[in-house]
Amino acid sequence: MYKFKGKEYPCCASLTMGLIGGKWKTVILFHLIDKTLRYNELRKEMPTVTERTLSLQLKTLEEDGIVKRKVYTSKPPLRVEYSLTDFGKTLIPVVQAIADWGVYAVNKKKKVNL
Amino acid sequence: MYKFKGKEYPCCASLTMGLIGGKWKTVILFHLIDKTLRYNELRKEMPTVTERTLSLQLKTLEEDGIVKRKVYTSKPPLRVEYSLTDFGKTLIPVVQAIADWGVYAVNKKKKVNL
DNA sequence: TATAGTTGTATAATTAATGATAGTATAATA
DNA sequence: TATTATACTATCATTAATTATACAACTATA
Repeated sequence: MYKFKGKEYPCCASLTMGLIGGKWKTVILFHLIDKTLRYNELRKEMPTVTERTLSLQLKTLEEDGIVKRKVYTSKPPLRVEYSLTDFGKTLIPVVQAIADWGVYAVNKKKKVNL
Repeated sequence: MYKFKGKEYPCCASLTMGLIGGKWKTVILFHLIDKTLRYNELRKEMPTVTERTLSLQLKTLEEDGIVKRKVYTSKPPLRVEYSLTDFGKTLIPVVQAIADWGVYAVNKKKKVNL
């Protein structure tokens, strides 16, 4: 049994998935691999996610210590930047492997079909 | 936009997660990395999953061409073995990275707390 | 003055994922 | 003869994840 931040997981793999699983988290992390992005910049990279979902996922990633949120102005319009924490950066090989395989799978299918 | 098996994904990372996401799929794949397992053997490795969920996940993995199911007897009690397909084996680096990071995260936390 | 831009939250609804429990068919075993 | 084992499926219930839509607060721009 694996424990992390109060939650229990039956397998080392499910622990990781508990933190980066779901429809959007790996997409967020993928876009943050090599750069800092503002909230609206992330939205432009991910046009099909709703604002609420993006907000919730960012908040969860922040709570888990994977993403850091930096606010630059105290009054609206706010300027908020999101980036990976040092701990979040340890996930880069995982996210990269996930992203690379997605590209591989698409290309493989094309090859077979054409 | 990435397409795979009729489904669309906004990002290469979400394509992969569409196939191996969820609470149990990576756990199944992790146990199948280096061996073939029967249905009940998988259940013993994953005591907290229900039979229905395990069945559904295996069926989905089979439909996606990641896992193969081999039946050895025609009448009950059946003997069914699950293993990775060649395509499924291309996921091993991904699953291994996911599993490794889970171990790393647990150890890191221990180190910091003690 | 009216509008657009920024980073969200609130509320409600819907969809997806997972779980609980019981049941099936047949053979081998006790 | 009753029980155990295998690999599930069926039905129903519950929980988790995601979406839709509207709204807020303030500034800068038109």
